[in-house]
Amino acid sequence: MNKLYSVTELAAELKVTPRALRFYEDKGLIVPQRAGKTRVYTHRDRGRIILILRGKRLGFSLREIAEWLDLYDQDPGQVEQMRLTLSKTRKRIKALEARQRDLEETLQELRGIETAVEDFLKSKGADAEAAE
Amino acid sequence: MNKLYSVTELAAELKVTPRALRFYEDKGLIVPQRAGKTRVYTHRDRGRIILILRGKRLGFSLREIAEWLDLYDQDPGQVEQMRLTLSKTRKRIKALEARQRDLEETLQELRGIETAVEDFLKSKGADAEAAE
DNA sequence: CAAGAATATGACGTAAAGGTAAACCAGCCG
DNA sequence: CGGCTGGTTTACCTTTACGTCATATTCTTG
Repeated sequence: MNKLYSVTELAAELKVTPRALRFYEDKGLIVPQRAGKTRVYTHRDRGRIILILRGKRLGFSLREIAEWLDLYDQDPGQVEQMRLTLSKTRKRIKALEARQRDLEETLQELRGIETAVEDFLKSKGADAEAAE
Repeated sequence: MNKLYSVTELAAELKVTPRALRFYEDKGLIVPQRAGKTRVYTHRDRGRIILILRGKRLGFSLREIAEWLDLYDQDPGQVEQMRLTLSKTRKRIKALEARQRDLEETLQELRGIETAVEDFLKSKGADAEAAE
């Protein structure tokens, strides 16, 4: 199961462009191996890129993503190192929980609006369906 | 309770720069009144800006935010209009729920990492605390 | 071996979201 | 009245995250 990918292959699978992958590499977020000059991506690279893309969807910059990307990929080194990892992890959890609250609030408001509008339409005897 | 604000006042309260507020206006996200040439912001403007900022924290572009901002601010007009509002609202809810799943996954992974690292430190007889 | 097809590097372009600086008014204060 | 304080444009600058060539090289396949 240790598939290897070319840029275009992996890019296609993850629905990004090869340019994007090279860009992430430029920024140090991934370091694919090379066969000669040609980039070769492993399963691990793929995993990191998926994390990057999820981070982006959540609105983080590549710089921020770079900062916590390594958390996923620690081998137990020295105790001091692990302590740092722990604190970073906790900080990141806090940040994400804050976003979660933003999201929850927004969703609640929108659900409120949804039912209000539904009720309005129902009171008009209008079907809530239709309308693109 | 109908306080009015100047750019700098409101900007300070919301922790953004006046430039940002003018920029949002430029993009049509807010339309403060004017006293002569001077911008005057109402409570309603303030509310909209808070929504904008929350949207930004969730990683949406100003263009996207602009598209759903009016949902919060509909007066029941014609039935057709409301139907459209309903469908837009539902789309937006879907999008936010998707982000919620991203967030939930990420949090779960990080919590996994957190306890793993905690256990590692515990096994080393090291205190999980300390380390900035 | 000639002719694509895929990759690489490098340079330049671009859209979004402001920051920053310049030049100009209006109101107010001592 | 002179000068600050805060406001308004206009214009250009910056950073991020790629897109888009141009050019060179390497692979592969008839």
